[in-house]
Amino acid sequence: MGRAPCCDKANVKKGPWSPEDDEKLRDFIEKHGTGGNWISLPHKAGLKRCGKSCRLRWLNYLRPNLKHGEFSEDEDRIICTLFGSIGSRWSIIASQLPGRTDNDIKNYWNTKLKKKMMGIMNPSALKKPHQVTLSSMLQNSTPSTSSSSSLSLKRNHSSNHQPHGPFTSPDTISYESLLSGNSCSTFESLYQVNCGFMLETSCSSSSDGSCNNNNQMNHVKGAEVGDVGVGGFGDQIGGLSYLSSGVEDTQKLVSSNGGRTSGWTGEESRLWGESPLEYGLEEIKELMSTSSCNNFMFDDSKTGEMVMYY
DNA sequence: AAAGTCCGCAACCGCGTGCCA
DNA sequence: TTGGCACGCGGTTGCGGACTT
Repeated sequence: MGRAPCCDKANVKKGPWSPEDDEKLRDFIEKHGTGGNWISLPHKAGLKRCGKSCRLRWLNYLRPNLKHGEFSEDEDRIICTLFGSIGSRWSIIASQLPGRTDNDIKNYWNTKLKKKMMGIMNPSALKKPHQVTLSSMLQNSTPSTSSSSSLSLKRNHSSNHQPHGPFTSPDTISYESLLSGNSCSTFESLYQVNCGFMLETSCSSSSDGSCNNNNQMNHVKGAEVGDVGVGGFGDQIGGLSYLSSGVEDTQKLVSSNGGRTSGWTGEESRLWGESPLEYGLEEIKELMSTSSCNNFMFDDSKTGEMVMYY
């Protein structure tokens, strides 16, 4: 037994929206709002459309301040980073990209970004789950080039969360980072604390368009195992106050300080904007714990090896 | 120039969840 | 407490334009 239809399918128009339909919907919402009820809206607005269709059309196309056109490199990077940590939670990713809708980002990922990422990664590495031990990464490391990225691992001996696995010397390896492209600008990406280490990714552009990545596992004061930070303190991700929900949604304001347990510095407040993330630390931690596509470091208690999953 | 194929995007579908009576 | 309803989300589909042969 299926679910009851949300509208009378026989009497609703389907398919592409005409300019007249758009005009009716826009006019109605500008004058009356959604009234908190999308199901009854089309009738009130004189539209022969399903309420869900109206909602989608408004959110994805008609509402003000939507961005159309090319995604910037910074947007690419944010999408890749968040996708790598929380997976296809498009609405969450969209909440970090002003003017972009979840549908936009989903389409963009499926049509372009995914291919771009596949081109960066070794195709054989796409099998899931895929693990790379630090030892193998060290063994397979190649000399740095202008476009390769590096992962450096720094022990923090004061941490209570020491990794079990041995790091061979030197503690710096080269690899084609999931997060690296041949184009990026200054960026600090999502990081996660494991075993007293925090993986921080940053990259900076060279004049020739190459990307220099600096991935560092640093212990962060006050951070605990599993703590997660989104974004960073680079100005590309400053002002994370954008909320992508419908115009009349109750827009959540929850506190987040980038995964740290300490307070904001003045600089961070400036860069992140006064309005906090839509999703709080605990929510993102929960999301990551349930995500099937984390790409972060864990210590394997069986082998005592630090393992990167992606 | 025509036919076939590919690709991107808008829209649809159905499920999960939260709210309310 | 429970059942119904509406919303939001993510996966999927289908159309139309671009590209290739």
